[in-house]
Amino acid sequence: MKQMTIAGLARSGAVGVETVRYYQRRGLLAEPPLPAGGGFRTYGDDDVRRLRFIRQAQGAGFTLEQIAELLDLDSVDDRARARQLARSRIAELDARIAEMQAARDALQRLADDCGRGGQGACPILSAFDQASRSAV
Amino acid sequence: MKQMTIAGLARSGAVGVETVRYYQRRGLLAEPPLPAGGGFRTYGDDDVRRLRFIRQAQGAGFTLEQIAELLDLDSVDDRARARQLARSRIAELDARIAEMQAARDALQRLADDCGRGGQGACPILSAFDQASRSAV
DNA sequence: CTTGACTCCGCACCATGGTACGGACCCTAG
DNA sequence: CTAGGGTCCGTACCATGGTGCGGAGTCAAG
Repeated sequence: MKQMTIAGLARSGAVGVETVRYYQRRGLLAEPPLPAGGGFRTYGDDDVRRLRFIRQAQGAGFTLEQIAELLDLDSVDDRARARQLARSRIAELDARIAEMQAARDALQRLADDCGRGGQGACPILSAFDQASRSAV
Repeated sequence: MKQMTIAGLARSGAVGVETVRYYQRRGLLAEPPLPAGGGFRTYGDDDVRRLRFIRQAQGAGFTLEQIAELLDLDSVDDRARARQLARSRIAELDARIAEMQAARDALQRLADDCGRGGQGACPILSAFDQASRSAV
């Protein structure tokens, strides 16, 4: 549990100091009180974990508002609500993953088609047309 | 090939008229010339396909700038460049899909853990800790 | 005990992806 | 031929997720 100052926290989450401060303003990270006799705020492992969680969730496509909600789950003891929220996020993720898979497949098809001889343009629009026909 | 006016195009892509105009400003959609003798611009199936493509690609997490680049592939005849671009987008998508899968699994674990008896908070942070340990 | 790096704080600014608004024009139905 | 709804165009505004900046205070090494 080594203590650090805001720059250390930022480094440990691979973000800028300003970003940490922004998350604090948004209520995603706590802003510890200034030490009584003057000095700087200090942060510990909990803050590091929380910051890393935020970045992971963001990478997974959650908005900061949704992340705030998820973080609340950690401290709230309404398990039913937590489960429900988790499930709705899972459904959301499943939908986006499916979309991205379809796009991936379309691009793959495009790369393949562009590979097989022929001249002229690569038919990206038709590659995606196929994707929507098979997906929907 | 039925012609339509901008509102029809917008409807066919489930976006607002202003959004179509925004895509035109961004160069993602063409702005057909005004008819010589006065009147309104008309749009056809090509525009509809293009607009739908934009929405699909956006759903797959591409930025409008990347989408513009993808659309260029359709008309450009540099097949090598097209293939390369497609492949780099595929790699990008694979990474984001993996991230989203990890988040999905973490949320699933959370929902499960919250389900199995016990009281108190749901350990969402530790659910994600596990995700990063197994993923990295 | 000075110098340089870092903190604290507020406020301004930025990019992305739209959304809204107002006035002029056009087109069609009644 | 007039009323309504849609188009056209520029410009302004919005939310999200940051990024930068200036000035004052603080801390640690030399």
